[in-house]
Amino acid sequence: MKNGQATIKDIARELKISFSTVSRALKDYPGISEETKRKVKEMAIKLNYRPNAIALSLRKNRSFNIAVIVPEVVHFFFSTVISGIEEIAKKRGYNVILTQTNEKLDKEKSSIEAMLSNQIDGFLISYSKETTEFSHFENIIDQGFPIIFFDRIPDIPNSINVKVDDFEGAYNAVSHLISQGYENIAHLTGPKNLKISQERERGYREALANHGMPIREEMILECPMGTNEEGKRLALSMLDQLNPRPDAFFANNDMAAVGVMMACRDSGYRIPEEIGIVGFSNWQFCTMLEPGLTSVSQPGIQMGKKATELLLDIIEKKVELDTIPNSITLNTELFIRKSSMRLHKKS
Amino acid sequence: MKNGQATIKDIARELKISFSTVSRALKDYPGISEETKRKVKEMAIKLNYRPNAIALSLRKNRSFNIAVIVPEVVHFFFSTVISGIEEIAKKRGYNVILTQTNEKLDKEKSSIEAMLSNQIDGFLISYSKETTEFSHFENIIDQGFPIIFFDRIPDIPNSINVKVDDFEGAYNAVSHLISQGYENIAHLTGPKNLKISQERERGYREALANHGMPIREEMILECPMGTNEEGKRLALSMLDQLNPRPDAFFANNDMAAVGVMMACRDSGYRIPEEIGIVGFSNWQFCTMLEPGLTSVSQPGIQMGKKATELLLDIIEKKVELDTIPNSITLNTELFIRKSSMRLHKKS
DNA sequence: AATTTGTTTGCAATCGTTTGCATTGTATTT
DNA sequence: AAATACAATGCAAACGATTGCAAACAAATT
Repeated sequence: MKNGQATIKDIARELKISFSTVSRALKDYPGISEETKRKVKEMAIKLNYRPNAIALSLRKNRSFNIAVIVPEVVHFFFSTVISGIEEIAKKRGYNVILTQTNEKLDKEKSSIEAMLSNQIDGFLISYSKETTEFSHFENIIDQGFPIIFFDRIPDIPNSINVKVDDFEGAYNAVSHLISQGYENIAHLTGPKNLKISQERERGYREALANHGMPIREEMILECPMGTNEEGKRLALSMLDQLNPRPDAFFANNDMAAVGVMMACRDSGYRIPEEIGIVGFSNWQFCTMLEPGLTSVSQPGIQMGKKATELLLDIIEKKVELDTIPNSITLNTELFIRKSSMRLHKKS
Repeated sequence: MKNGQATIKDIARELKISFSTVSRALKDYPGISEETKRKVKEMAIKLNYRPNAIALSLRKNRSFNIAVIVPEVVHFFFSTVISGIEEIAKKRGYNVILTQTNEKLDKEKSSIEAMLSNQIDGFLISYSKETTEFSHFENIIDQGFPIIFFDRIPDIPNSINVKVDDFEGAYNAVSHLISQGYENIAHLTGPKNLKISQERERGYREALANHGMPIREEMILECPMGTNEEGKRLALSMLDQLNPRPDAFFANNDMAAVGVMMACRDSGYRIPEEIGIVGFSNWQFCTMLEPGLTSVSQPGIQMGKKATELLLDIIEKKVELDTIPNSITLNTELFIRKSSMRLHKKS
C-alpha cells in the first residue's frame, strides 16, 4: 500500500530506539555505534524504507526540483534542449518539472505562478513569442530565484543566458550562399521581437554588406509562425513579384526553409541550380530531404546541459554570483548539403 | 529574497491572530467572520503570500506531481504524447516530472526508484526497448501506486493501458499497398520484444493472408533501432538479394521508411511506380518529403491526454478501480500520400 | 440572573525529517 | 572512590500547512 510506506519512525519503533538515532544512523553521522548503524540499515531494507523527499524539502527549504519552461515540447530544437537538461538534472539528483506555454504569454505567467508555490529551486526558461515585456521574470529574479534563460534571451540587465551565436551562424550561412555565386539572396526572418531573429537578420545584412552586395528591403520578409505553409506562401509571393527574383533563400528556421523548397518545386525551379536554400537549426529531417537541406546547427543538447550545470552550480552555491558569466555563447556549425551547392556538387 | 517568502505565520503575526484562523480565512472556511477574512486576504496580498505546496504535500500525503517516463524526449511521437500529458496535467493542477530512459533498462529502474522517494501521485510509463521483464513495475503497482502504460504495453495482468490499434493500422496499411497492385510487400519490423512491433507484424501477416497472398519469411526483417541508416541498409540488402525483389515496403516506423526511400533513390528505383512505401507514425516530415510518405497516424496528443485523464481520475478516486477499463485503444488513420499511390496519382 | 445556543477564534497534534542540546552510561584518570 | 572525559542516544523544536476539538464570548432564551 502506498500509504503504508515505512518511515523513520517505523524503524525506530521496531528497534526500540529514538527516531533521531535512526536518522543519524542512516546518514552515517559520527557518534552512532557501528552496531546500531548496522541494525538500522538492515531494518530499513527489511521494511523497504525510502526517505520522504517531501519532508526533506520542507526541512531544508529545497525541493531538488527545477522548472523548465519552453514554448513547445513538440519541436525538434526544444526537445533536444530538454533532453540535455534532463540528463544533467538526473545525474545531479534533481527532478525536471516540465511546462510548455504554447507560445502564449498568459500561460507563461500562470506557469511561473504555479511554480513559485512549488518551492522550485530554479528556473530554465525560453520565453514565448508573445512575450515582449519581462517584468514577470524580473519579479522572480528579485525574489531571489535563480533563473537561466536559454536560446531566447530577454532584455533584462544581468540576466544569465545560454545561447548560440545566431549572428555568426547567419553570417556564415549567407556568406556561403554568396560564395556559391547566388546574387539575390532573400531572408525569411523569425518574429521580430525575438533577439534570435534580430541577430540572424543582422548576420544576413552584415554578410551582404561585407561582400559589397546591396540590401534590398523587399527581399526581407517576416515569417513569424515559422511553419512550412507560411514559408511556402511567402516564397511563392517573392518569386512571383520581385524583379529580379530571389535566387537564394536564407530562412530563420528549417521548417520555413522546407516551405521554400516546396514553393520552388511547385513553381518548377531547380534546387540548387536555380535557387539555393539554407535553413537554421539543422533538424533531423535536413538529411532526409531531397536535396539535403543546408542548415546552421544549434547544439540543443549541449545548450541544455550547459544551462543546467550553470543553474545547479548557482543553486548549490558552488559559484560566487559575481563570478558567473552572464552569458554563455555556443558555436554554431554550418552543415552544407545539396540545397546550396551550386559549384561543387556533392550529396 | 527567496527565503523571505511570507508564510501563514507572518500574516498571523501582523494581524495578531492565530495562524489557524489565517489558514481558515484564506480557504473561506465557515465560522470565520467576514471582517477577519477580508483583513487576512488583504494582508496576504500585501505580503505577497504564496501557499507552500511542499508543506501541503506533507500534510496531505499528496504531491500533485506525476512522473512521466519515456524512452526518449527527442522523438516526434513521444514529444506529442508529452505535450498532451502536460496540457491535461496543468489544467488539473498537477506538475509533470519528466524522465527519459534512453531506452536503457537500468535507467528505467533507477528513475522509478528516484520517483518513489518523491511522493509521486502516479506514473505514466512507456518502457524501454531493453525491458523484457516487468517486475520493477509490478512492485510499484503492489505498493499501491497508480500506473498507466502508454503505447508500449507490458505483459502484466490488469495493467491499465492506453495504446493505438497497431494491428488494425498495419492491416490497413498493407491492404492499401495490395490494393495499389504491389505484390511483393516487405516488412521492416520493430524490436521483436515490443508488443507494438508484434501487433504491427501480425497486421502485416493477416493482411497478406486475407488477400490470398503468400507470406515469405525472408521478406520480414527486424529493424530494432528504427533509424533511417538501418532502414536503408536493410532495404538495400533486400533489393539486392531477394528474387523476386520487394516492390513495396511497410516499415514499422517513419524513420525506417525514410531509409527505404533513400535506398530506392540510391539504387535508382522510382517511388511509387517501381516501389511503394508506407511508414508508421505519420511524423511531421511525411508531408515534407518528396514524394510524400504514406503513413499510419498515431494520435500522440490524444494518447497523452487520455492517459493523463485516466490517471488523475484514479488518483482522485473519481472512478472506482473495478470500473476502469484496463485498456483504452485509440484508432489510427492511414494518410495516403504519393509514396504508395501507384494507381490514382495525386500529391 | 442563569442557562442555552451559536459564532468566532485559538490550541495543539500531525505529516517525516533534521539537528542543537541535554542526558545517560561507560571508561579513564586522578 | 571521586572526578573527568567521551561515546552513544534521546528530547524537542523546527520546516508550513490543515483540522478536530476546546475555549471564549456574545446574544438569545428561559
